[in-house]
Order: sequence, then C-alpha cells, then structure tokens
Amino acid sequence: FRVQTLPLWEEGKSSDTQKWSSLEHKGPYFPPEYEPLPDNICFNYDGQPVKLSPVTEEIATFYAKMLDHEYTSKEVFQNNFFCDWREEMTKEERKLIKTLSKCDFSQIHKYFVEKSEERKNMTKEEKQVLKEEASRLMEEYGYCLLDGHREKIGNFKLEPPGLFRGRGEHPKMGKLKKRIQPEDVTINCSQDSKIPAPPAGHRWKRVQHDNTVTWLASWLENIHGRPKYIMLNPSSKLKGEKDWQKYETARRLKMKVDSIRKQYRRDWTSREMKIRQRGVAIYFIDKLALRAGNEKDDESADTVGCCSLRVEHITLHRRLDAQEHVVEFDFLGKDSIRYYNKVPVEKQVFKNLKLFIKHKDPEDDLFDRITTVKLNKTLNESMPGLTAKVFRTFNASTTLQDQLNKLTTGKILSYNRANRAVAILCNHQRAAPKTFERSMQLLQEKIQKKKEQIEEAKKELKEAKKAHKDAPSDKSKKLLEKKEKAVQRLGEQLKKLQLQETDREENKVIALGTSKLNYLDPRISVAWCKKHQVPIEKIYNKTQRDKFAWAIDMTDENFQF
DNA sequence: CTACTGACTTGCCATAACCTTA
DNA sequence: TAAGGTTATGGCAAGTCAGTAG
Repeated sequence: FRVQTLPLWEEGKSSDTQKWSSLEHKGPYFPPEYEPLPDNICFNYDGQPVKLSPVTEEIATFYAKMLDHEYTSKEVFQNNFFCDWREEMTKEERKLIKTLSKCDFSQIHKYFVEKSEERKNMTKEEKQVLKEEASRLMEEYGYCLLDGHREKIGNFKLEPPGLFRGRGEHPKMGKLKKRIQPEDVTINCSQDSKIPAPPAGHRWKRVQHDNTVTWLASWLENIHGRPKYIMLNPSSKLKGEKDWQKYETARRLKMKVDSIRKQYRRDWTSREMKIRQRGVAIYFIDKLALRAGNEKDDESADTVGCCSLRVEHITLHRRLDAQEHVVEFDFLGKDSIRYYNKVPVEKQVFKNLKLFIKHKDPEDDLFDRITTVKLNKTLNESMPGLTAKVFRTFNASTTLQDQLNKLTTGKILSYNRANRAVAILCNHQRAAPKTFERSMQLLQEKIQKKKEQIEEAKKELKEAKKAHKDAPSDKSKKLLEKKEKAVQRLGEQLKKLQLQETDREENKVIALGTSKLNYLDPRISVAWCKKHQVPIEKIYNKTQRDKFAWAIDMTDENFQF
C-alpha cells in the first residue's frame, strides 16, 4: 500500500517504468506465402521469355505491380531495386539478367491489374466471405490480455515484403523490404502466460518477459536496420493514460510558459553564443511550432527541423511587404513536407540570426552550437517533463481553446475553422484530393441553382405582395407569408452552401486529422460539444471516440485547457 | 561529449467501406 | 442499383527523446 502523494512525473522509477503485470497474446499474424504466377504469365528478358525462380519472381512482381507509379521511373528507385533484386537471384539468373531496361514486366503487370479488377467486381456474397475471414483473424490475433483486460492490438499483422518507397527524395527508395521470418521476431509476454506458438516448423528469435516495455513483438526491418514493434491500439488503457499524461504536461507548460518566454528573451543577449542560439531556437519552437529537428544520417531524405536548420533554409529581410525584420523560411520538414513561411520577428532575434549566419556557407548549420539533446536538457530544467514537442501540443491545444472561446456559434463549421487554424500552425498538409476540382464544381453548380431558385421565389413573393395589396384577403395574406418564408429559407440554404464552399476551399491542402488525433486535448472538444449540445459523433468518428474514451468519460462542459 | 540503440509518437497516403444520387 | 463521391481505416514511414557505452 502506497499513498500517492507525488505528481505523476515525479513518481519513483519503479512505478514509472513498469508498464504491465501480465500480458498474453497470440503473436503476430504472418502474411500469406508467395503464390507463383500461372505458367501463361511470363517475364521477358531482352525479348525472350524467362522462367524465374520463385524468389526472383516474387521480387519481380513487386516491381511489376508498381509500374504505373511515377517513382519507378526514378533512377535511384530503379538502381536500388535492380541491385537488391540481383542479389536474390540464382547464379544463372544473375548471369543472364544484367540490365533493367531489358526487363519486360508488362505481362506480370497486366496480370495484377486484372486480378485487382476481379476483386473489385466480386459479388456481395464473395465479399461477405472475405469479410468474415478478416473478422475471424481479428478475433484470433487482434486482441491481447493485458492485466486481465482484453485490449485491441494496433498492428497485429506483420508487414508483407515489398519494395521500400519512403517519402520525398529518399536515397533508399526501391530497395527490397524482406519477408519477416519467425526467426526474426522477438516475442514479449509474461512468464506465466500461454506463450504464442511460432508457425509450424519455425521458432522465434527470442521470447522475453520484459514488463518495462509495452510492445508484444518486435523485429528489425532490413532497410534501416531499425526495430519495429507490434503495439496496442490507441483505444487501450495503456495508450489512453499516456495520452492523458501528455496533455497534462502541456497544461503544466501553460502555467510555466510566461517565465520560460522571459528566460529565452534574456538569452537573446547572452554573452555566450550557444545560449543565444538556444534562446532563438526555443523561440522558433514556441512561436512557429517547429519540431525539435534531430540530426539525421544521409541514408534518409534530407529534411530538417529547428535544430537542424541550415543557413540556406532562411532568408533575412530587413523590410518586406511593409513589415520589418522578416525571416523567410523555406525547408522540407518531416515527411518532406515543405515549410514555407514569412515571419516578422523581434529585432533582437533578427540581429542574432544575422550573427549566426555570418561567415557561414549555405549548407552550414544555422544553430551550430546546440543539439536537440542539449535543448531538451535545458527545457527539462525549466519544467520537469518539458521537451520541444510539448510546445506543439501546448500551442495547438491553446489555439483550439482560444478559437472556440471566440466563436460562440456552436456550429461544426466553426469547429472545423478552429481545427484548421491549428493544422496551419503545425503545417499539417495533404495532397489535394484527386476529386477536389470536380467536387468543387458540383458544389458551385448547386449554389448557382440555389441562386436561381431565390430569384424565382423573389419574383413569386413580389407577385403575392401585389395580389395582397390589390385584393387583401385571408388567403392572399397566407400566400404572402408563405412566399416570404420560402425566400428566407432559400436564403439560409444558400448561405450554408456558400459557407461549405469556403470551408472546402480552405481545406484543400490542409490535413485536419493529424492535429485532431495527436495535438488537440480531446477534453476541449468534449466540453465544447457539451456546452453547445453538439453530439460528440459530429466531431469524433468511432475510432476517435474509442481513442478518446478517457476524455469523453471524465470531461464536463466547464473544462478549459 | 558523441554515437548508437531502443521505444514510443506523429504523419501522410492508399484503399476499403460506406453513403448518396441519378 | 450502379456509379460516383466521401469518409474511415489500415499501413507503414519518419519523427522525438531517453538511455547507455566508450
């Protein structure tokens, strides 16, 4: 028995590091074995049909399936693929197949296009069978038993082999992602639980019983040699509590942020360069919601965050568009998403930036005296648990709360607007939907139609007015009122459509999902829904409601972030 | 300090599932 | 009832950050 007097973040290590006391599961689900192509489907080399060994053929199908994608035309992709492919070939195949451009995958490609077509054209019954099969799988492998509770697993299926794509200009694009064997997989579960059985004829790499970690299984992916894990679904208690804790940390920052801001402003004039750099970096992280920006190796796409910004990523403008001390940012961030922003900054920041870039080449680090580790150490001293990413959570949630407090209408569109403000702050982008132009056009046609209807209704109203004036009667009065109402109703409908149009237009390249799922304290949204009697289903779909069950459960309408 | 590893969160996208409309 | 559009879900890549060894 222990009375909990310390706040979560100061609790002793033992309770902080132990993640469960019992864990039982079925192990990962392995993707089906490779099914060789039918004999009539042929790979051709230099105009001649070649029957490939199963291993070589499988890899060929990976490439063939991707043929419509633009990236198969990239040199890096082709070279990586061809190199890895040749390594898996038999001696004879390797001797024969020497040039990718002589490889003809078109039959294989066509075969898979037809197959996917067939799948699309399946009957309802056939689809039903598949669905049942999937739910059986989910039932068997999709859940674990954690501390006696049945919890959903996030990704119980192992990733199938294929060709690595990566995001942006990734130097490893096209490399072969190998099939994971049971012998590659480490199982984590409790000692006294039923140990999952490896597939027949195989054994696990290892079975361990480590309750200081939350994963159920892990393996090393061969592209970067980094571990991957099977973990719980966000709806689980374990993840939910962690999520709650994250927002509580952000709320503690809210109490502390004034003094932290004062401190980093003082740091701008420090005698020590590293302290000045740190002060400016934290300012960027706070003001612009930049990510920390860990160092990266050159085996991945060239992207940066705050600490890894280079001189070439900023341009300083003494004046720009009637503003003073403007910093123009232009760099690729996480997932190679472009960050482009022109920001007026404090004069002292501007001065410092000038100093930081002095005598440097474009490809030199802007902040050469600091690292994310040092920066986070400083932040942690200001407030326990504080790291760079907490600022993103804090600023995102604060923005949502402020916006919702400002907009009092309680309409979904207002909520989306607030959500959008956050997404813009965090630079959450998406590719414009393929159907965007078309759906926009459809909406505009609808609006046009509505306008015509209004014209018509107005005309009718005018006539009714005249009729009522000429020969007033109960009937004419009623008609007049009816027409007035019709005009009003149509007007409202038009307004709604136009609002929808703006909403959609503004959302064209902005992704709302990421902030909703990862940055916005769900209690803000739950409270807003309660206050305005908006059903929570309008804001959160089923998955989201499951993930935020903890917040839906505990929050009343008075919650403020 | 740096380099490296491991565990966990965050992020965009393709496609499946669903829903509306002609 | 199929076509076409929209939304939900799964997939997996790519970040963050702590810990450890040297």
